[in-house]
Amino acid sequence: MNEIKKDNTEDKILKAAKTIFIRKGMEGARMQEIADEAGINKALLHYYFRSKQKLFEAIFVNLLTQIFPNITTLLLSDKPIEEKIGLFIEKYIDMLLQNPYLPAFVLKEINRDSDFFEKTFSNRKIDLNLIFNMLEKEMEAGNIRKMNPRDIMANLLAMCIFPFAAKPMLKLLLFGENHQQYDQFLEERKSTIKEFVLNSIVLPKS
Amino acid sequence: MNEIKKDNTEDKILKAAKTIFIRKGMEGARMQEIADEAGINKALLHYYFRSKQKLFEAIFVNLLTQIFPNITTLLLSDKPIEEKIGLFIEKYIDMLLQNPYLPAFVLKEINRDSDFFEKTFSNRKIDLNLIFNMLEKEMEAGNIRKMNPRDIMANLLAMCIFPFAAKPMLKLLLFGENHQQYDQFLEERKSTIKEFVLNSIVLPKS
DNA sequence: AAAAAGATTAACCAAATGGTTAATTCTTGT
DNA sequence: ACAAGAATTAACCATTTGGTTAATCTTTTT
Repeated sequence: MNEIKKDNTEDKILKAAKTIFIRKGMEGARMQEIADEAGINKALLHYYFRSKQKLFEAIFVNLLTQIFPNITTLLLSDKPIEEKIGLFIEKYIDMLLQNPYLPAFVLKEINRDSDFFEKTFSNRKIDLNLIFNMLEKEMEAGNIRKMNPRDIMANLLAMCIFPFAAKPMLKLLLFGENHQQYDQFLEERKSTIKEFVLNSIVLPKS
Repeated sequence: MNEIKKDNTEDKILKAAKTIFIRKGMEGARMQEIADEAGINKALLHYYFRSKQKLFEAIFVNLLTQIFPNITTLLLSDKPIEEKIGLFIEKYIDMLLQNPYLPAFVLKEINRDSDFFEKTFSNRKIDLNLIFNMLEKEMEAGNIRKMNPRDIMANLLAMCIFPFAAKPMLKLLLFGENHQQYDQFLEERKSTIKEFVLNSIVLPKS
């Protein structure tokens, strides 16, 4: 992706590990496969990262810290709430369209070793309280319906992420044998989710 | 669960395999562990089911055919649409509360070997077209907002299933260190999802 | 009761896999 | 040029694991 660097081995390993781990998961990935993908000897993996677990953690932590914070900030801008939510959905779905394997990978791994996940990310901020406060202020102002802001957040994430994480199943359920339509369906959800949410929570201007 | 049977070995195996497979997944489960859980010798597993794959398929197919059809039928009853959707959500969440590991397990496995999943369940009906027709009729009648019925279905499933599948993450995001509140949150979603959906799609009676 | 068939087990096997080691090649500071 | 340190590799190792086998125990059939 980036220039300047020549052929930094550590980066080659990280890139290869990211590819393989996301495709196969921690348990499904083979060290040999990662070495092959990076074009190096397997022993080098252990030379740079002590163990498979250490290598995996490097990938996983990097991936998660990269995903979360970027998109949530936009919910704290000073745009009107409808626009903020609309933009959030668009950006989030765009990110998922570019990383379609991420949801299944993350769900698999947080459930495989939830202790590690919690230990690693309990400190690492990702504090949604500011967002919850913002939503509650909008409720006080009568701009959106009063409800638990956690439900708004859960529903937003669910509707955005689930169709990617459950793709093989939803594809079959919604379109039967006609698979190809599913990608278009995902693309269109940028607007359909927006409509669905705003219709539910936005109150008419009095 | 059932009486009458004495100590049918095949059932003991199936029950043990179900427990272990759901907890650890196909890749994470060990044949020895299943044998231990069933209180039998490992070779017996291969005596009754030829291979790990065969045993897994028996569990997986049984699990999925059991889950789906029951709950969808109620969407085709002749109750008013609000009530049908409300009941669907309640029943579905109740089922998930009783099988909290199911979503993560199913998502993991359909993504691990989506070909097998598609091959096995493409015939096996689970045809939602009747439900889509029903929803479209309600739209024609002006009872609910016009939209792609597939989005309704996707959103319903997403909002119900995702909080179970992503529990370790959502728990942290929504409640920080105060974990224990999450189960109550899940319970309450029976009513909050209902509100959220109905507010979005039900049109006021003219 | 004897034989045949079925169920169960302990011991074993081959392949896969994460990890190590000792030797070799490459880079760099002097 | 050369020694020291870093990078890289081929070969190896120990463990895990799905699966097999041959023998033993149990049940059914005749």
